[in-house]
Amino acid sequence: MSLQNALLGLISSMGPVSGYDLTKTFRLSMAHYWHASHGQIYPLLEKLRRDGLIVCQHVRQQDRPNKKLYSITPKGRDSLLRWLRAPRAPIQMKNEGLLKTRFFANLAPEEAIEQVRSERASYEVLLGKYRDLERAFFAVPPREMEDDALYTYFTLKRGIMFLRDSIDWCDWAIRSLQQRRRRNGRQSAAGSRQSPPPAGKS
Amino acid sequence: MSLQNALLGLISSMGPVSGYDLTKTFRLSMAHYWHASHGQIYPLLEKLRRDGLIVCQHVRQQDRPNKKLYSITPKGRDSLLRWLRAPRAPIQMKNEGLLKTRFFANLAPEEAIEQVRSERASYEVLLGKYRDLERAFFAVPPREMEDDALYTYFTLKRGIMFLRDSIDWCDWAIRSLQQRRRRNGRQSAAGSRQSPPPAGKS
DNA sequence: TCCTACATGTAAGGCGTTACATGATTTA
DNA sequence: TAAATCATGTAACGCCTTACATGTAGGA
Repeated sequence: MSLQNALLGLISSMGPVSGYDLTKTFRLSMAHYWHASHGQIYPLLEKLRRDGLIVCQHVRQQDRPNKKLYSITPKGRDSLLRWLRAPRAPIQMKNEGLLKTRFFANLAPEEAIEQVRSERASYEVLLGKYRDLERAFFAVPPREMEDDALYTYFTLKRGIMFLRDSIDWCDWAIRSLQQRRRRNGRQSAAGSRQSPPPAGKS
Repeated sequence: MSLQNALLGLISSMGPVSGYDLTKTFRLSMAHYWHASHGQIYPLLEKLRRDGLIVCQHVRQQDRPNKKLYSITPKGRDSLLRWLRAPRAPIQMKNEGLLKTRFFANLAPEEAIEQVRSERASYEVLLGKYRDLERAFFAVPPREMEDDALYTYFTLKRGIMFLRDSIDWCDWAIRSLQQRRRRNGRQSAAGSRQSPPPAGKS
């Protein structure tokens, strides 16, 4: 249901758009809040078209495969609005990296540290891409953005916050584990300090 | 596949444990990184037992329904370890609240603000629960925790950070929208300032 | 020459939600 | 008396991933 609404929303925002470009959008700028593969997107677009929520125009191209461009219909917009106005469901998130962290007691501390480091690296990569997007966005200052761009910018900022915090958290976890290892090495739990977690209002 | 590993991890951490308690754990302390319903958990536990990854003991109770307690086997632990050591998949998250935000340009600004406010409220509720958990955790200072508790504490801290940031982000978004509305009311885009997004190293 | 980007599609199988089903005890 | 907690299970249906399938053009 949510993917259907995500597609309706993107189509309404991106104008006539191909399944290929929709797929890319999920990968490039929505990774911190939604994802979908083309194997799911193409059949669903066809279903939305059959249901009259979107319409399709065929575009012939030379030098490239032909493509289909989808646009939203009034019926599609109604459906999108109903979803946007619906009371919000309780948060249900999935983050496999954190899930693994929960069970790192099953690994040697060195292995756990290595895993957290590798998680940190993957956040850095995505953060780099998001900062590039942000720079592109700032061709227009937020005050002069049209509504759709402003809300996109909101979600982008949330992604950047999230990734920055994830990196801070990884650093804190790594430091904690290293201190713990030193303590356990020295076999003394006395005078060592634990640094506070990042952004420590707690 | 990840739920299977989540169950193996929880069973290995919580000792002999019922499906009912596993279900509760997802709801109470893992909401920011995983979720599962009992309709999925009970059949999967039976499958894991058939596959020899866990074993089950039946416990008869008076005054309450009987229950089944599951424990991990060496084969189950092997499977868990393979997953923990496997290279990490690219992040794939789902957050319906942020997804809706992306499309709020379809609503009147007042409605959008109301939606963000309601999202903020749901984060507050969960944050309250997490802070309660944290207080319970602090019966033991982190330095003296055993490994499993320490990693659980790591994930709890990440949840608290996440919720705090989500709330900050909601507040920032609401302020931005209100300023914008005032500007558009006055029909002047000149001298108004945009406050920076929260924790603004950006 | 190999890889990536462009562009769309299908099929098998696994994952996941929701609702139905039961029933005792405790708390408001 | 109504609701929540404890406790487990199934069935229908829909969501989603992965791999297979095809083919051109341009860059390294």
